[in-house]
Amino acid sequence: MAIVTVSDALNGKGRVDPSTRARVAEVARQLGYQANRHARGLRSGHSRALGLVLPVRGDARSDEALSLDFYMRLAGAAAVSAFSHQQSLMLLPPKIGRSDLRGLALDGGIVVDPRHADPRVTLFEEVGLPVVTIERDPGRADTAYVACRTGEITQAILEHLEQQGAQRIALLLPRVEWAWAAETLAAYESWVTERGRPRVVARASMLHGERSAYEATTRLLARRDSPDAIFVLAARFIRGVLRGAEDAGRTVPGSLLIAAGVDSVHAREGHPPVTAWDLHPERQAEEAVEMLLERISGGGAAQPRFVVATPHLRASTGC
Amino acid sequence: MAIVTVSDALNGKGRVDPSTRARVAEVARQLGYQANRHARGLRSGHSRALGLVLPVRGDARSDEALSLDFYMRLAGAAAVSAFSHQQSLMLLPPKIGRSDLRGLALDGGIVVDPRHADPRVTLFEEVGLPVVTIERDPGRADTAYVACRTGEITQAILEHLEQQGAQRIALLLPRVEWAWAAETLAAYESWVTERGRPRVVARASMLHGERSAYEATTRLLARRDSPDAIFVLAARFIRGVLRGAEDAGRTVPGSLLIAAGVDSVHAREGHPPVTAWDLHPERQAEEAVEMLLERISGGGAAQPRFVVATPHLRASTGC
DNA sequence: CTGAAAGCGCTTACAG
DNA sequence: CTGAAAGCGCTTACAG
Repeated sequence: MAIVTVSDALNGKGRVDPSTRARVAEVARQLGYQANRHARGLRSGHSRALGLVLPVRGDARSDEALSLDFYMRLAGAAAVSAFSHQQSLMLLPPKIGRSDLRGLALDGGIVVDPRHADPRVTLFEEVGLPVVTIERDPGRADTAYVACRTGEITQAILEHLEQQGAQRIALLLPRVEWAWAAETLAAYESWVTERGRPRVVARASMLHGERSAYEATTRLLARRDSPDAIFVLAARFIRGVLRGAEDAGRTVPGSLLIAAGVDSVHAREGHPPVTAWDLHPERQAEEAVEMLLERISGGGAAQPRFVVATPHLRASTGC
Repeated sequence: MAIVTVSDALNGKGRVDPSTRARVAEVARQLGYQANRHARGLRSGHSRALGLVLPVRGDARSDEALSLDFYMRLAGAAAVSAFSHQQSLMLLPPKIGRSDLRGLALDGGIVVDPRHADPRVTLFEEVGLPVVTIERDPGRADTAYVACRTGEITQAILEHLEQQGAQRIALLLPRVEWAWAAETLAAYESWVTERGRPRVVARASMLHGERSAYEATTRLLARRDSPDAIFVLAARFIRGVLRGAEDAGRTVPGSLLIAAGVDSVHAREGHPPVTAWDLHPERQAEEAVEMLLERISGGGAAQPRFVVATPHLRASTGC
């Protein structure tokens, strides 16, 4: 039997007789044969390796570890998912250069939480590599992405808070250009407008998340017309909001409801535990891997894929 | 100029004249030339790729995200460190088979927090790949590893607690066969014996960390001769211990001191914040990468490398 | 110090 | 449906 036949049998090329293929597969299994990655890559021009770029962490040391359970779940699932498609997953450092990327021989990349016109997405494009982002890059129209339906989640959270008795719901947003933050704000604004509710929007910085959220909460609760519910967007704000409420003499959920737009350790282990929507980073990773593989094999249009978020109702909203 | 010369110049082989080398380097820079990874790998037999295996996560969904900031810091630093050595870092799924590993064309692997005679370490060895573990595999004598000096850390923590007034220090251990747990216990026992202090050891399970730690704490504090300090080993126990103390009517640090053997979100953001020792996962990752590269290039004996932990003194011990 | 040849192990493109 | 040849882009081993 010629080498070609073995190669084609193992790679599922149609030209091989089924019985030949079965025989080859059996022997390969017995011998534990695996095609040499480099030989295959050299000849075929693809690597079967995907790159994963996680968001750049803030400079503040104390801050960097704060929202990481989301990314850890995502990265782990991306590795498992890539392997199930016979691909490997390369973890890229947050700061990569163009020549780094060239030398890596990747087939494509996944960029998580891109900023506005994220330069790391540009890098992939310049090198001619397909790229998929998790969450939309607000500065780009044509990039393939996986995301949650932020508008629907926002509505669901607002309705839950209202159902639990909230009249004046404040929104606490991060000061970043992430798409989901902008979309949440838009959905919030149209919701309060439609219902004739007051619009109360506060901002906190991601870098000193807890402190900044604490200060924002303190300010919110000191107002004459202070809110009776806070919709917190970022995981790292939750502790600050809880402390702010406590120091302002508010009990949760007694005199203040709190809900979060993304689930996290902070929400689950809050004091009290905070109602939050699970964005399922595992599924986002799976979808991103599949979408990227489609793009690598020349697959068509960049239809975004959406992952459905599910609520975890907890004590902070009286559940 | 022959192709060989370019190759040798770029790879720092001694045979090339310095001026030739400089010329080659300059042109390569201008052209953004990077040697093809596959061609290089095929001929030279090495991949310049390292594998990273993080601990298998528990099955319980709520549990898996609990101690992840440590691993996230570690993984990020491993990627950066690998890249600084012109290596790439492959994130491996927790369950890899032998043939997976063969097909990956890795040069070596790092296994984090190996269990007793960890099968994933065995896998690397069977495939003939160098491996370094972060923390020692208690079931192996000869494996290269990076670790903290657990005995010294234990002593430092016990002394700090004593200095802050503790007389009866309990130790709360996980029920796992990790080396650091066993070493902490040994150091604790010799310390209490030397000083004639009572030996109070409790165990909690990693799977339902918070609940299990809560129950253990409740039991500890219900004893007639209940401890006035608890030394908590695992990050995920901290919340349970804090709740247990609160429900037992103990104020921290007023009537109970708490210190943790590893820093984490739980410690930093505890209520009150908990004194903890930072094991510097970033440095552990750097050391592991360097150690692995040494082993790959045939470097000598498997002398373990130690990373120095540093204390973060916080309110839970009256700081 | 530099070069010409061989070859790593596959897959592709061309024949039959 | 199967095969013989060429070649992917480097590095190694051998010459000079």
